[in-house]
Amino acid sequence: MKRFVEVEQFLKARGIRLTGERQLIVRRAVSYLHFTAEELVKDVRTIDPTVARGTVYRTLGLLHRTGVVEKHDFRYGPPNYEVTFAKAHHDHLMCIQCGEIIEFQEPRVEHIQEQVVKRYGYQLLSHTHKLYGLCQKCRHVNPKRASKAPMLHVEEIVA
Amino acid sequence: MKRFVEVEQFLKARGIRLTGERQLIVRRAVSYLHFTAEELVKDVRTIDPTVARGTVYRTLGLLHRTGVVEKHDFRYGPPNYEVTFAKAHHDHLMCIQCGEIIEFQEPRVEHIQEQVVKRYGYQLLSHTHKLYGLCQKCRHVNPKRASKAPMLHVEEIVA
DNA sequence: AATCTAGTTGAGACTTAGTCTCAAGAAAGA
DNA sequence: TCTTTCTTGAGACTAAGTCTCAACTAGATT
Ligand SMILES: [Zn+2]
Ligand SMILES: [Zn+2]
Ligand SMILES: [Zn+2]
Ligand SMILES: [Zn+2]
Repeated sequence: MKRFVEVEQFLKARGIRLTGERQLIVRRAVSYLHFTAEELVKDVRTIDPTVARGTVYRTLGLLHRTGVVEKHDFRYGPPNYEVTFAKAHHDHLMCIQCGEIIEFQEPRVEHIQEQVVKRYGYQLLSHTHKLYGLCQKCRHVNPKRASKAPMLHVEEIVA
Repeated sequence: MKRFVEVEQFLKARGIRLTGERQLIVRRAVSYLHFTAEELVKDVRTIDPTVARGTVYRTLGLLHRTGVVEKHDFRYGPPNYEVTFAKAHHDHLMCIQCGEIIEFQEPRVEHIQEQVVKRYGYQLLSHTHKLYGLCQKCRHVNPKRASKAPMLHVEEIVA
């Protein structure tokens, strides 16, 4: 079954009104792996130019609150969204040079997290675990940095 | 030795011009555990109201590039900064209700991360690992929206 | 089908956080 | 001192997102 249908059923089951705008937004959103709010606004408008920016943001907020999408901050630019509905949990490894994103799973880390929150008497609700580095390709190319340079370790700057 | 002196020596040793504004900004910054750029602007201006917003942002950028401060996105509101110069690496656990931030260390996770990046042929440069949940107090309180918790002064936390 | 009503929308003003430009000022070096 | 280079203040500007409200609509009720 198409992913957007599952999402729509989920929303329906939660008593959330399924408007034409929301259907369009959900259908465009599931077509991406990661996207920004403004990218989604633009995309949705190529299909229906009358959809207001506010509607896209409100719908994204709705999807986020209901757990259908996750919000990622990959440090560079505005937050990225990802439709994680009915998708296994994973964390991210990103190349700071070319932007490649790898999704990884590490049950050992998930387990240790539980120990950490218990240690402090917390109830864990969510988490993010992001690794930043250079992929094999980018490691061997000219280390010239882009204008919006990522933070480098002190040793690298001195060198 | 005062922490701001160490930071200033570090900047000096790197040939970075130590202006009066930068000294003031560094001294105010080290007095916090976590702070936002706008909070720092306000704070600095209570001492010298003529310091321009741009100067604070530029200096924060400088401190970030040189590894003196780290930038955190705790999801709610603008990014938080933290002076991590000469401070042991740690990750963060945050209460989404009251904004309390706990710093934790987990060598086991640090080790697993290395295995992950190796698995994909990456070179690890940095990472963030953030756990979100409810602290013991907030767990038993009527759920409300995540607040913009006030930043805490180091002295207040010690007290 | 017609009606009802609470939830949703478009439009655009507004806000917040941050960037950029540039003339003037200040630091370090000769 | 003079010179060069870097830094600053001021404020215009931008990007991203929020808010308001009259008009509209989905879904429920009749
Ligand atoms: Zn995880
Ligand atoms: Zn790469
Ligand atoms: Zn860590
Ligand atoms: Zn709390």
